[in-house]
Amino acid sequence: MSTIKEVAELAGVSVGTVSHVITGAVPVTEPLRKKVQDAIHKLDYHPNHIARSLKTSKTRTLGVIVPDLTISFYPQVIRGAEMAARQQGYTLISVNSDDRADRQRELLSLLRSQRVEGILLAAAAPGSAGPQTIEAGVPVVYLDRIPDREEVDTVSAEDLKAAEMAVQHLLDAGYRRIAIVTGPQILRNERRRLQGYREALRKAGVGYDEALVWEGNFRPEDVAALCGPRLRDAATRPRAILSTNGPTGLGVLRAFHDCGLSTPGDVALVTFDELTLDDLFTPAITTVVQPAYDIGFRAAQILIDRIQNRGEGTAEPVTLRLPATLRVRESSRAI
Amino acid sequence: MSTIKEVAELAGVSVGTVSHVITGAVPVTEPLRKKVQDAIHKLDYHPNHIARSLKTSKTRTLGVIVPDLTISFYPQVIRGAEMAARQQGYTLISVNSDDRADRQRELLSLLRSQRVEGILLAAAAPGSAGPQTIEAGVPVVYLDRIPDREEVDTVSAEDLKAAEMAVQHLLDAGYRRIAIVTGPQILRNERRRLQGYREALRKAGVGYDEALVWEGNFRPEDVAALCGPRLRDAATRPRAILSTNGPTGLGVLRAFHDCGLSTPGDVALVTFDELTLDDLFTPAITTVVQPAYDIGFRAAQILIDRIQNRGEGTAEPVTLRLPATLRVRESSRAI
DNA sequence: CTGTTAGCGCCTTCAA
DNA sequence: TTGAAGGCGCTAACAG
Repeated sequence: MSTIKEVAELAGVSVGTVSHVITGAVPVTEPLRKKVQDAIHKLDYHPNHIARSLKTSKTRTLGVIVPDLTISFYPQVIRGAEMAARQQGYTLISVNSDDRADRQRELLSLLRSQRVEGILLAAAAPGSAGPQTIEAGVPVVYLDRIPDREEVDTVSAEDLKAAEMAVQHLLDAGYRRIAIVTGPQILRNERRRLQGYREALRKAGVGYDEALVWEGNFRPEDVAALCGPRLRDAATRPRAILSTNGPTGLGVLRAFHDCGLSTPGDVALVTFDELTLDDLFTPAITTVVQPAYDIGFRAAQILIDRIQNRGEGTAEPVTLRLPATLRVRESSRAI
Repeated sequence: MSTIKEVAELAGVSVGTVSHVITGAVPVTEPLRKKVQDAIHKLDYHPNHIARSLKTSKTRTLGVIVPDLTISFYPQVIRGAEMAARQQGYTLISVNSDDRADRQRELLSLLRSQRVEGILLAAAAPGSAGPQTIEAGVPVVYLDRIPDREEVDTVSAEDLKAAEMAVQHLLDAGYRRIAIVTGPQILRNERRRLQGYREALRKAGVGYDEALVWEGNFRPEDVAALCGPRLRDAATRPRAILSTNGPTGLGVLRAFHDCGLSTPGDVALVTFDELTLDDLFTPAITTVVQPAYDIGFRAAQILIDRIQNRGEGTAEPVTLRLPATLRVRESSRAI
């Protein structure tokens, strides 16, 4: 790989002039500029970002850590973030934490070593890692998986309202005995969704029954195993279910399948996040669609803003909640 | 962010000693080592990869370019590649080309500027970009979307056999008039799949009908529009369809929906790539499952091998074809 | 406008 | 075993 020095030699100018041509910060006369461009082309020269970063201590790179890239919610978030980053001339590095705190710690350290200028973080389930990164001066914006601390920038769906809307919809459709299947309650967004459920019931004057709150995790098999026993008995099972995330929703469906139940006939279902790419399949599931792309996009914008206005003291933390939409389909048909 | 110099000062040693502790290349006596470790911890010091890379000209970073991260095949590939990379101490940067050649060119340049040591490339549809990267000495391994040139390392599914197997299955199930809906034939893997289709028909002594080869693209809407007119007339429509990728498969399904057709009753369907995350939905679609994770994993291994054995002249190009499996479901029920 | 030069933070000889 | 010094490629003063 050729260097700036080689370009300078071939063009018959100094390295400074070449640098000026590249950065455009200092004007260069046309004939010289052309000679430099030609040399760059001839040598297939690509400026070494590494060296540039070392000098300027700006990498123009953002990192994003997600629990699992194969959960369809996250690729969309990443696309959004990438788009926002690109618009501002930033690059995005994405990595998976496998939802493990230790792995997340490693990655945080790695990203810091890579000198990313900011980090988007969908925290691993056990939460808590991250504060020291902030203290060290690398801005972090939390996504989706939001910690309990107040003083951080966060972007997510309006979890409470979204869940409330979903339950309201079920109530409107005539369902009363509604269960909720959640992810780990250690996650704040999962707690907020549960709150939304309670809120909707409260407003409708429907009693809240602890026995209808089923706390699961992000493995569909586990969720299916959890739901199975509680669904078999027709006398005690709920008439409708809200599941608060995609993997959980799949688990519920599998439990239906295992128990020979159909939806909405036996049990109605509303789930967060699309389970299929489309509504071409049966049963068509009513879905709370989170604005995944926008969450990524806005989060990256906020992060870049933080990076660029670092000097200005500690501005207010941003708390952005984007509305989810309800896509009504067959699985919650009115009774 | 603290530097190696600060660590040295706090520990009361020279920077050289700190460096020795960090790299482990030169032995350091225990008491000194401990003092250094303490200082590192106290300062929350993270070695600056940038500076290290500049010095060693090794970034231990790989880049992967995919057309679209939201096509579910690619996240799996990336997970596999990430795993292989991690095992060897490499990091993976992933970026989207939007299936555009110009964007891909930019990204290739970007990755080179970032001094990634190797690139995994699922080429954008129009193909062709890439050679100059290879010439410049950054190894490239092609994935899934493979160029026509022979002298490059490539990893993909056994496209021909996979398609042949799918068609064979349809033939075994009693179908004869079988159409194929492909992606752009400019892509070699799409051509190979078409060849597999022809091969199966030939072996079975079933005539090949040009009118049953429908070339589409990766936008389901377009594919639906393409298929619609050819499906409406019961007299001329095929009795079964093979679609050679996920987006195409979705397009076919949408066309079924638009035309009021059901599968397998009216038209049987086999598609490459899972359309739903699971088989809980109806119609359950028979699927050719590509070993996406393995494709990523093996490709990254090959790439790292190339990087580490760069000296050894030009070893034979590796051509790795991994077998796909057929997951038989309802949509291809025997008649 | 153009050229010269001093580091950015680190690793790696090379001496001590 | 430890320390001192040079330089990786580049940018940003500064001098011409």
